[in-house]
Amino acid sequence: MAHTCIHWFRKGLRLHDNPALMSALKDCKELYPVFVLDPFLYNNTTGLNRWSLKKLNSRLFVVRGKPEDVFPKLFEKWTVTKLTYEYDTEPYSLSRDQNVTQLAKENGVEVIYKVSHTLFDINRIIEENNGKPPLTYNRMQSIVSSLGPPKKPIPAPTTDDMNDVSCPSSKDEEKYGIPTLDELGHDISSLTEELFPGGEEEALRRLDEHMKRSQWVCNFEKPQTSPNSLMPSTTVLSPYVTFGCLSARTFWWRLTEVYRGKKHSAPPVSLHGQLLWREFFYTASVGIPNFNQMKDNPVCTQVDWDTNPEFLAAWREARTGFPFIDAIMTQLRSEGWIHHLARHAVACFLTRGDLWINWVEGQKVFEDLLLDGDWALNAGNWQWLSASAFFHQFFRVYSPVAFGKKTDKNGDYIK
DNA sequence: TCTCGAGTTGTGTCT
DNA sequence: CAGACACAACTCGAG
Repeated sequence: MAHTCIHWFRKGLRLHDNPALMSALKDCKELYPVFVLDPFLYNNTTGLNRWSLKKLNSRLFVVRGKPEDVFPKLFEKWTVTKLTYEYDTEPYSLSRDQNVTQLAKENGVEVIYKVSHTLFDINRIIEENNGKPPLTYNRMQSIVSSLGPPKKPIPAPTTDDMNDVSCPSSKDEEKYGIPTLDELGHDISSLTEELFPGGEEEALRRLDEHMKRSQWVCNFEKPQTSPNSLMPSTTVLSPYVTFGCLSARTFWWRLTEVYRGKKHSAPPVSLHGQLLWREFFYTASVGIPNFNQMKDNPVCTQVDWDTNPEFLAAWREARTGFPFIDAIMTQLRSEGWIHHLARHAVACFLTRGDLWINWVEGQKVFEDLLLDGDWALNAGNWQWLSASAFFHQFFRVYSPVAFGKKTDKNGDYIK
């Protein structure tokens, strides 16, 4: 019996290394690739820069509404027998997927999901560490090394895989078309040049380009890169990894190829190391309850932060009066990406360094403005920088003046 | 149970 | 200009 199948794109916006999509194509006569514009995730407060990365493949059926409302209707309308998606560990995603799975069951729809957003199955890492997430990178590394290397990525489907599959792409084109930003209620007049256009093709192109620089890749040490160079001193592949336009495993194995037979840097500072940091915070976010809060978060130091709306607004709107801090926040607001160490500088400034404001407030601003804003990484890094968890050397404080001078003697970045 | 070394990416001063 | 060191609100986890 051939299936009529919906593949549900959420993150994992790619064809390469997409095992759930491959399962969708197995014994399939009709495939509906669906993206749901969930008002919980995509609303008008979401920063415009984030939207610009979300120009979606034209074959998608873009459906507006809550997934719990949308899917039962689609199951019936298209007489669907199978639903596939990529496993996602965020708390909202887990409860949403549980609800949709229940609804699928009620409609006689088989559900298949695959782990492919992270290098490893996060739940396996926690299991391997006796049911608790590692709280230090060292520990994380030893757990990971006991698991062996991450799975090899699988190739994108070929036309052969599609032989017996029909894609009713013209059906309901109007109703399920790709909405414009205008249509979604955004004022697009403020949009500036798009520095990091979205999509899988662009992601793979950028990856290729960086992997050609094998000497640079082999020598990469994150702390040696510059937070305030005029052109990014790192790969800026993070937005693509966030949305899954680039598979972390594809990235990992491409690096392994470049490293092969050459002397190269190692975690935590290497590019492999950066992917392991992502894995580290994903694991923490799964194993630690209330990970994006201070309250009821068992690893987070409880701090009596100040409430100061004016200071918070000044920080957010780049008018603290500290040129280095304001320049970073200006870049964040206009371009949607800032260097990791620039994030350190402004996060330290907002929290333990200067303004003494709760990291949760900074987290919200980053979530709104960053192209690569990732629930787990954002929460984890804010706890790190505010010395609330993972990092505890409180006296390592970034100077809002001196730190930037180290890599920008003339203040070109600020100018 | 306790101790102790280590912790991706600080700053300012002294030698 | 590089390296050592003080700073003196810390915590994790290996042994």
